[in-house]
Amino acid sequence: MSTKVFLVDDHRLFLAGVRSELADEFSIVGTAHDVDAAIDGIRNFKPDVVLIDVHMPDGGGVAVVEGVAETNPDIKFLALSVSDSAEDVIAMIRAGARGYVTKTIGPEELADAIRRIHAGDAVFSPRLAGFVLDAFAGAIPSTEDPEMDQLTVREKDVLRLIARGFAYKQVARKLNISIKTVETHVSSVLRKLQLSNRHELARWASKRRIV
Amino acid sequence: MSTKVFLVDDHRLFLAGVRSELADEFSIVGTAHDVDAAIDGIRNFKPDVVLIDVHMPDGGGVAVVEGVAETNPDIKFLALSVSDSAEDVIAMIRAGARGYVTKTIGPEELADAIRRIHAGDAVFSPRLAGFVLDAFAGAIPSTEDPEMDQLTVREKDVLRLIARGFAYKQVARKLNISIKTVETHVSSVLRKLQLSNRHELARWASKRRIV
DNA sequence: TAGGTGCTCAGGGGAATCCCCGATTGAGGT
DNA sequence: ACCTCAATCGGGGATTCCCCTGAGCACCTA
Repeated sequence: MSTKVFLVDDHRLFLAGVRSELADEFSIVGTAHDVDAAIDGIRNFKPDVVLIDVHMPDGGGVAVVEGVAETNPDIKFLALSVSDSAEDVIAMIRAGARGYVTKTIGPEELADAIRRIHAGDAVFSPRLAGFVLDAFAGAIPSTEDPEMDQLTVREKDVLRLIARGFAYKQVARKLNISIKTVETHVSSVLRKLQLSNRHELARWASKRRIV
Repeated sequence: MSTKVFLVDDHRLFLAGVRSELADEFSIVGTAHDVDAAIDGIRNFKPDVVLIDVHMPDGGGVAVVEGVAETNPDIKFLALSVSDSAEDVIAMIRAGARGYVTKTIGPEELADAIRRIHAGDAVFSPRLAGFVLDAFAGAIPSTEDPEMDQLTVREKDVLRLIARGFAYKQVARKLNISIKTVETHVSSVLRKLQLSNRHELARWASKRRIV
């Protein structure tokens, strides 16, 4: 029995193109071009793999994945998008997608990606894998905080080390300055961020993943 | 100029084998067979890619990656292991590795993996990618920390509040106990977890998402 | 030239933290 | 009955943290 695939895309022409390309190898059990129809269709036909567009009205691919994943956790999602931005990729992975490829992909590669997704692997366009790992390792400072702009370079240096749990003495040695200077910087940071002690500061930093 | 590669493995024969296989295409700038030598060597030779064994005495690959990543964030790590367990994979990725392949890999595939790592991609043995995504999506409640098991119920209560940045006085009031009792609990926690102060404790907790 | 800002450092004081010593109570196991 | 351990509390001391005032130096701008 061939792999059952469900297609979701709000561009009907693109939908038709993908369908004709994949129809030989896979069993296309259904298609949808909006979020609600996609959720209903997927729940009805219980495909093995869902090929889903990221950008759609009413929530996009994320809404579909989240809507279906709870009731049918065994269905695999492969995101298909024109965007290769880190935000989109990470949002889809967080929602539960097992792969993410851009629409520049060729038909054979797409077929191969679907096969691998169905087999349990994860598939990414080469450049995208890095985003996922960076986010996972917490390497992405995510959104730039306007809060941080009011801090000077040196204050941010101190902030980072304080957030890592170093004592003033250790911070001083690492930055080659005196403890008193560290105290001055910490006081400035606390005042600017309206915090009252280094514990709140550490918590503030960990929330923003400044580590 | 060919890609500079540094090899780390405590099995010297395996090290020699990899070296001879890769020497044609890559510039092997150094090797090491224990954690300390690896950190020193990598800092000295500043390779583009480090091929690192996961299982070694004194902390294993994780210790090496963490030891180097702070000072040399541009160095890429490719983990190479006999193990394909989710714990090992996730630990390495968390530490900062950009790829993870098992030692069953062939020489050509290994060379290709190194090329891709150097280019900025992420490389995984097919089956392993799923682990990373599951962990990222939060599907895995992570591994229950054996570290936490040695703590009593009350100690965990205190730990949580300390991690949130509360002062001893505030913790005492919240738990309806005296400051001295809080001190006792904190001291026990610090001793059991081998930490030296509440700042490190907060950092320890935030890494494990105990918030 | 004058003013503003960032970075550096110091003294002093009060609060908080951390560790050492000790203690009592109660629950659970041998 | 005895022992262990979790949980509770205390004294005292060394250290760290946080704030306050004050100050010198470098740089940039008006």
